[in-house]
Amino acid sequence: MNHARVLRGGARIPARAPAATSRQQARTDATKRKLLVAAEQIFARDGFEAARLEDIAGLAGYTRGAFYANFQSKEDIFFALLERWVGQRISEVAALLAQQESPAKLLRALREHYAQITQDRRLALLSLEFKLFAIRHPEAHARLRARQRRLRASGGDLLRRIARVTDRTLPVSCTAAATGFGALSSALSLEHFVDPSMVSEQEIRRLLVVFFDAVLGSNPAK
Amino acid sequence: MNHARVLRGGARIPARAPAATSRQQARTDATKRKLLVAAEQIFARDGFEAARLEDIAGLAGYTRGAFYANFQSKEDIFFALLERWVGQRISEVAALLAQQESPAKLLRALREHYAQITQDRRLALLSLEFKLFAIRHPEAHARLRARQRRLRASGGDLLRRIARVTDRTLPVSCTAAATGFGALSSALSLEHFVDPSMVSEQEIRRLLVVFFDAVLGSNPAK
DNA sequence: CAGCATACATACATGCATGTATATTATTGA
DNA sequence: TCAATAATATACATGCATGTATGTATGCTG
Repeated sequence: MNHARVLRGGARIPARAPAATSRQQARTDATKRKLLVAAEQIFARDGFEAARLEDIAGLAGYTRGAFYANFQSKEDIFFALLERWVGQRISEVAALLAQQESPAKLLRALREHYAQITQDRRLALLSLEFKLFAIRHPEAHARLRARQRRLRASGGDLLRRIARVTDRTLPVSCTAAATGFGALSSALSLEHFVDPSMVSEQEIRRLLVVFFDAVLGSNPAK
Repeated sequence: MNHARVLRGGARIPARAPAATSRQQARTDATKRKLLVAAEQIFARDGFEAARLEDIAGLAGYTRGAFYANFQSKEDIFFALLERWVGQRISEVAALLAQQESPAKLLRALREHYAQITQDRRLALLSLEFKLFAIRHPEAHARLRARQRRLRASGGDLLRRIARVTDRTLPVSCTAAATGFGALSSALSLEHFVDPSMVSEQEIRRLLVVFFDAVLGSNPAK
């Protein structure tokens, strides 16, 4: 189904033109970004397999020519997207970690962070696509897993810090707890997309709070 | 991408041959079953889009000829599979409901039921495929949703009964709670498939128990 | 056992998305 | 402004999965 070159990918290096053309460089960077943004939409909408490169290029305002000038294949842009995406998410968590707030506030902020996932359809579907791709493409598994791991680690760090400061003991490892929060959020939002009458947004929030408190909350001192 | 006839589907009626050939009928039923079982595997392994009819037929021990003799298209067998699948799951829950056990035992049994989802990779991935298909194919959305709703309702009924007997008040509706359990189970197992080092099976169990108890457990009397 | 229907296989036609090679347009530097 | 090069578009080739039409063998009925 997929050949070994899946793992290749990467940026196209223009032979040997150091910084001669920093103007055109900016231009290609811009179209690359546009293509990535479009890909985000299309992959979330159609899934990796059903997504057509023409749709991606089209949404970005180009044709497939521009696509192949900037990426090597569908997998290539998929990985580039993952890279970008993990970076964004990590910096979000890092921002939370940076602000030296009280543990209680941090906790609320973290809960909000996961609750937000619920709101963003694109986000939820995209992260699902990444996971499914990892499961179904053994050659790419390690690569994808590494990225996801970095992401989870950042969430886990935040939890670890909260746990230490407030002197709590979690029933599972911090990364597992972070994984659990992410899992519940995205899965609930998925259910909501399929059938809002099964779980309202209010109920999603309430379930998240309940889960949060159960994992983190109620054992202030060991 | 997909045309309106997606909604068609259904069984092939042999013109007008009442029960003349109940022997051959049994045979076709058998191959139909084999094809469905194979489809279950392939859809779970590759996803709906990437799944090839040839693989399904091949795994069942046939060629595409047999497939098209029994089903009209990939969507057709997909829906047939959903039908079968929902039926099976509902009867499982019904079995739980039937045995007139103590509420405590019922509760444990229900928790086990959801914990089992965690174990069965095929199950988790298949149900995901159904949901994703529903989200991405508006024409088929209603049909899929109806089936999923029946399934959730059966879980909700069980919860409702437990809640009534033990006189508890849930923080959300019974169906929402059932949805939450299902969501957490399958999402955690998905994470485990992607990267077992993020959440061990033990941790999955523990998180499920924590969630279960938080939603159902600790308010014996309102 | 003759004739027919059923179950499945084989072979072919079609469509469509990918990828590649070439042409066209924009941008830079002199 | 003109060459040169980069960025994107267009046109074409290929592969592959679907779907259909036809062939073949097996089982049923008189």
